[in-house]
Amino acid sequence: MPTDARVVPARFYRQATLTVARELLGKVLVHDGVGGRSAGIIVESEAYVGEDDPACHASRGPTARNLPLYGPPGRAYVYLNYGMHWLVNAVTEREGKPAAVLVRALEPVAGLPLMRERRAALGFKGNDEALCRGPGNLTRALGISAVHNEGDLETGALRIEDWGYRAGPVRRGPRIGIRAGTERPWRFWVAGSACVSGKGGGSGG
DNA sequence: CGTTCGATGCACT
DNA sequence: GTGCATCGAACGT
Repeated sequence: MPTDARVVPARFYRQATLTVARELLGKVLVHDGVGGRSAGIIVESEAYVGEDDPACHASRGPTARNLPLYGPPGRAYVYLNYGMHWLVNAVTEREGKPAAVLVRALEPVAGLPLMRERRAALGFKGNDEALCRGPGNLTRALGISAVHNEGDLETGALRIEDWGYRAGPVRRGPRIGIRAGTERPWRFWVAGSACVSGKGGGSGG
């Protein structure tokens, strides 16, 4: 980790969710777990904003699952999707307003052997660029699960830090994998990054 | 290349 | 009982 690394302060998450989604590109998602540190540069994100957003988990009001979305910004919202994939979000804006940024892909920068080990345990045989490509894959690689739900992203074992990386040109388009709300261009990714999932990855510049 | 489809578990109706 | 902010293997071009 570079000497100028610093944790992203809680006030960062109190901005408009689209701003946070855009500005998270280039920041580093870090997990200090039992096996050691694993971390990756955020290269893809999506915004989910309020009960008016049909794709947001809070679109039908507060429930037991989505309650973290209504909590203070700067915490993690982690949940299980399709029965087998943990997805990690950063809660944004303000307490009482359900909004968050889904982290969809990382460029691995620390703990690569640990990531390879975690992915290989489930049969993964791809290259390092694919270790954290996709929201379910990156949580697997970093060892993120329910224990990190509602964790403080500034002080917890799971944090978001600024290691001084600058994201390259950023592209924007419709969100992936949702049924409703596909018309909103609330997905952001680093143009040309080989670690980005779906359309936009690789040559998708 | 492209598309289809099963795995898998929990929240919600 | 249904549907899901996924993934990757198994097909058909």
